[in-house]
Amino acid sequence: MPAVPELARAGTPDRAAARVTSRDVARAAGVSQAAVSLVLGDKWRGRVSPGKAEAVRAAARELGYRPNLAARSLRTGRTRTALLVVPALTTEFFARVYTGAARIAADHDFGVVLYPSPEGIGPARPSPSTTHGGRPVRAPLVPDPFASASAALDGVIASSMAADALAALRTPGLPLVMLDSDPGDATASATVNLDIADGVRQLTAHLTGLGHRRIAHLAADVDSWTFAVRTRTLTDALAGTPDAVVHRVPTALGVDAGLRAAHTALTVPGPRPTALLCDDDIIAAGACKAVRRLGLRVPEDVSVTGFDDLALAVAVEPELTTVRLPAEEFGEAGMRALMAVLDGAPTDAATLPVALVPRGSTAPPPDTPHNTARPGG
Amino acid sequence: MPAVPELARAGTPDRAAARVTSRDVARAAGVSQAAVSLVLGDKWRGRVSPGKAEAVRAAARELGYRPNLAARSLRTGRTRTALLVVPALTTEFFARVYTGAARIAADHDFGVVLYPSPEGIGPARPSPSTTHGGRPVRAPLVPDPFASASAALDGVIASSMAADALAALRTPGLPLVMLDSDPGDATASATVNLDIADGVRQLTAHLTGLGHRRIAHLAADVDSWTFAVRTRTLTDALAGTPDAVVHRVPTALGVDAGLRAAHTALTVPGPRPTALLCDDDIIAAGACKAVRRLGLRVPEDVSVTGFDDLALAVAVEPELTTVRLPAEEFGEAGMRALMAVLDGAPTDAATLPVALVPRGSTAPPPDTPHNTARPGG
DNA sequence: GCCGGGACGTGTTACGTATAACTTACGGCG
DNA sequence: CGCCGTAAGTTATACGTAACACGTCCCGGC
Repeated sequence: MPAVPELARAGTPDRAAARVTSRDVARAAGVSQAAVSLVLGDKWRGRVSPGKAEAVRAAARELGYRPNLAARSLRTGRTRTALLVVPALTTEFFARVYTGAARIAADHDFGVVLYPSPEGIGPARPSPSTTHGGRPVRAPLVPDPFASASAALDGVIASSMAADALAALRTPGLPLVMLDSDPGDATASATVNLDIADGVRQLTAHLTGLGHRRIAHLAADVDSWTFAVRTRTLTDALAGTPDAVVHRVPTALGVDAGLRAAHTALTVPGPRPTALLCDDDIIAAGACKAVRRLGLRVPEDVSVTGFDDLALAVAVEPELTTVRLPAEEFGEAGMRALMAVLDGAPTDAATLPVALVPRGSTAPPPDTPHNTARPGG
Repeated sequence: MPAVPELARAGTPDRAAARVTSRDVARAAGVSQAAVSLVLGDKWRGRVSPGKAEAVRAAARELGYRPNLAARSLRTGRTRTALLVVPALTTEFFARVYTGAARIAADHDFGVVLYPSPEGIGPARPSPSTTHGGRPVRAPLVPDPFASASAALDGVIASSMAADALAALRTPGLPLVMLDSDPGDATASATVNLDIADGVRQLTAHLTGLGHRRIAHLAADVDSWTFAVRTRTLTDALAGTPDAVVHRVPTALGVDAGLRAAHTALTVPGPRPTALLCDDDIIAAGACKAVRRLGLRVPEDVSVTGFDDLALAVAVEPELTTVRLPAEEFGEAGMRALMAVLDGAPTDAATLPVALVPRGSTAPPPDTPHNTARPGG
């Protein structure tokens, strides 16, 4: 009846508020502990009378009972906890992946523990012992790997990892869902991918349609499938436009790195590229700065495109033409796949569509008649 | 001896790779299970001979033993897991807070579970039962609050919550560390704050020093201490400059909202403000867009300032003058405070310094002799 | 020569839950 | 009337760990 029952029984000031167990509830309701477990576990149809069931529920409510998760996990062998391994959480993209995954997890009464690699995208290489339990352990503190815990996880979702890092994550008996990883390289319980290749195709069609023929690709110099597929697809996508040339400029991640790479791309000897195809929005933002520092304009002199469609894409001016990756849906799909695996579903793979978002950072190249080609729509 | 012992004993293909327990290790090492627990728990000095201790460690390594976390938690009553409650993870700021907190947690062999409020900053109001166990539970799915779990958490860190949400988080027996919350309103186990007030003072000194007298404050319309203190301090900080006027324009969060609020601030009847003091960098980015859409320039016609110093601050042009909030250190300090509380330390409070970062988005106001006043440094 | 105490271990128990196995009552049916 | 199936419960057990309480031996001091 009282809204805050905890305060009513705050009579034990010594330690942690005298935990109330299922046995306490049983005593209060005049039944056995087993009956309490059955009722609260919703397995009582035909085992406990409706009247007693209601009494149990009332007693539990009254006492403020909450089941002890550790005991439950010990008994059932399930923890209702998933580990999400992401290269870096401070990247908006992965924060949104987490948000989507956490939403689905909540629907299934699952918790999500994060393992953000301290090294960032690419070199992430957690050892199995490290990831078990989701408790990253500093090497100096715990000399022996087995000192870290296990049996704390029901499954793992790994996003955008390098192939060898993925192999290290593989643990016998622990379902592994791979997000945005090479579909062919490892045996995962399930796979979810973004249709990056289609995004690249849409992007190149957009640029060549505007008339661009000299394109610099600011390629993230990171060992990750999601970036590898950009580079690979780009050459294929431009095969239909024989006079198009693409110049690959490797770059680190970040605004500054993008700025430097764009500077390189725009000042290299030979005819200047008219478009900078950047591997993500942040690199693209840096590229825009480089263009302006060289006294050029976006998009009149140089077109710039991004990838991801982060909040940043509409914060800069001009707003970035980019490929929208459905980050939340990505996380949702990953967690849904894990739930399916835990329910015994067979291994399967899904691919999520992406969409080109044309904005102000792309335009026909300079000194080109506007009717050379028709933009897509 | 083998690098990947799990693969060597993958002979049971049926279920989850036949867990190896401390009893298995004991059998292999020829000792009792108690001895294994003592050795691996590093409590064996004078209880187990060095030779047997080494044998136990070898056996554990050989078998790939990892302690069962659920059983350990059930026995010890500790879970080595902390809950971090943040308004929204997709905000870079809170992602960085998490990163800092997770780093310290790892040093103490703690895990971190997140509770991102689905509603975003402000209206976050998790009930105690919801937050217990870090498993957000949808109301429709689980009708009774006690169906969610407890005993899964050793402590809670709550960041930038509204006062009533904080009150709801308070749970007897569960340590609560408050981050960036009203220091006076609730009894927390510990408190860590950013010196937001000082940041506002530095910002206003910077602006008035440049000669600005008409300032619009784009104030986040969100019930959170960190924003409330900005508004409160601003009037105090301008008290020393009698001819300064500040016009408060409430705004939601986000680029678009900032754009609209800035438009309002700049087109309201009367003399136009020469500076827009924005409650965070994202609002400031929107404000810059509004300035340019009105045919004005940043910073020549209108100065714009942000708050937080996100990656976005240097991605836009001009780069934002802002107040750098040490997000990672903030999370670190919060987790350190929780660890101290768990070690029995008394309640205490800390305040982290912030720093003005002058960049290109501020300049003396137009039609003002540059020597009206001296900028700070 | 006896005794106290440290080194070295082991047996046992309890943590709180879920569930298999068992018991009893009772109504319907052959 | 005997039997069985189902409802309505209870009793008992095991999950894997940490740690308490209890032994035994040996050595050194008086």
